Amino acid sequence: MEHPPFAVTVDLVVLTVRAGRLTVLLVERGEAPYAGALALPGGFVRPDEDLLAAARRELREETGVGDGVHLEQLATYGAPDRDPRMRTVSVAWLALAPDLPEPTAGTDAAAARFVAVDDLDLAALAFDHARILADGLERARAKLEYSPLATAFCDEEFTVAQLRAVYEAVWGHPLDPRNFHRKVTRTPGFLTETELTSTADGGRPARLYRRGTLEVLSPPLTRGDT
Amino acid sequence: MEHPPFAVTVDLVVLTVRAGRLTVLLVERGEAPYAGALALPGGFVRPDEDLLAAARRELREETGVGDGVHLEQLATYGAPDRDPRMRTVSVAWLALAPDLPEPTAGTDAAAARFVAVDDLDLAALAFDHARILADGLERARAKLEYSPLATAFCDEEFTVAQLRAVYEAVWGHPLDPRNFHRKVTRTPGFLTETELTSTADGGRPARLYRRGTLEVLSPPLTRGDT
DNA sequence: ACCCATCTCGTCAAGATGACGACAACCCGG
DNA sequence: CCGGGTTGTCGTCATCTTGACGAGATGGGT
Repeated sequence: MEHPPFAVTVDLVVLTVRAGRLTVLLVERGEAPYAGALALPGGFVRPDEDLLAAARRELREETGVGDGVHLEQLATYGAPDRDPRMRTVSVAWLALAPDLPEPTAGTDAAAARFVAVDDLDLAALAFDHARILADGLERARAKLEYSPLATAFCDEEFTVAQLRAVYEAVWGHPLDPRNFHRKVTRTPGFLTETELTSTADGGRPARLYRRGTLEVLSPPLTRGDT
Repeated sequence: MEHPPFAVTVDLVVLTVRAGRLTVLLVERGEAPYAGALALPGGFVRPDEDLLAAARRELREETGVGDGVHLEQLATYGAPDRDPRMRTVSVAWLALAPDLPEPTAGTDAAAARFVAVDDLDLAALAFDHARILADGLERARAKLEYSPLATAFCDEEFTVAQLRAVYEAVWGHPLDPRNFHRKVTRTPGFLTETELTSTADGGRPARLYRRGTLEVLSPPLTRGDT
């Protein structure tokens, strides 16, 4: 029984919503292969490091933010030819974050930036990262339906309209404000009402909420409502 | 940039329904560590083998059946101490199969057998396989809600009652035959009606169906209906 | 003051759900 | 051959949810 050596990496699909658009964190590769191309941030797992710990470390290195960001395993990619240099298996992770400051912190990937997914030419991504990103987007879209995960894109306190903007950005189409409001506020455990506050986005001040304790929405929100 | 060597394995959670009970394929370990304990079937990924190909190869080695069985990636487990012999990363796969013949085909894991999950002492499983199995079960239970995947447990042609038995076995509680029948037959694309046939399970013959083309159920079946 | 934008609640028809009655179609034993 | 047991299929009905949309509430700007 042989156990041939593999290199194991983590790759991150870091999504956030900026200015109403779903964006993903990408780095510009400085070295071959795919020098100059855009790629997902990531790196090698260290010899005594847990996979989740490696993902969180890379996340912190790239964004400066570590805890408080939702992070879940996405899938693992290990086609024999996915990296021309060596046999590599990559464990991909999906991170959902509130609007983050533009990454600048001096790291190995200084050229990290957020790109709106609509503006992105998937085919231009390095390695098999187009596939990984597509899987991450689909996972995010699906999870908004049956989990309260959209709150991971919001700050600690947020309005129903801000939450709705997340859904609209991720799903790519508008939702009815009144029906959305009814759905999220009348689903027990989805939101916790902040008695006091409210803020102004132009019109009548809105009540602020925090995420509730609910983990699974049933019945789910439907991606198709108008 | 170092890339320390890891051993990469695949582990399989093979589920099937026998005699109305959800069962999982387990092997009895012959060697240390965990000699004599039950474990999920699995093995090392070969140097030039795709991960999916490795999973399907192991599936065939253990069950004698390869194609036609639903196989999807579950998650990847890579805690540094999960295998005391070496640093191992395991990509787990979930397989859903119709009732299979008892595995006997001479392989390295001659002691493979199906065990009803209710009868199983999770803590007795080797390595972190209890966790993997739990994740696989939860995945299977969840997927039955929003996908027509229950058909993967059935033969090519099956009755509504057989399909319902799958749901009842996986979810662990009975469903109303009439409401279930309405739901699955009136959801376009879920089932394809076989004009001709029918069979006998004791009472009135039932129409036979094949799986339809539908991939996602919306609205989903709810795990909680009586 | 007035207008305007946004938030929040209400109404209403259409459809889905859960509970359950009723009949249909087959097997079996007498 | 006939009636009971068993299982499959359809129908009904109250209730809940959904999608569409009206309308008042509550702030800022001019």
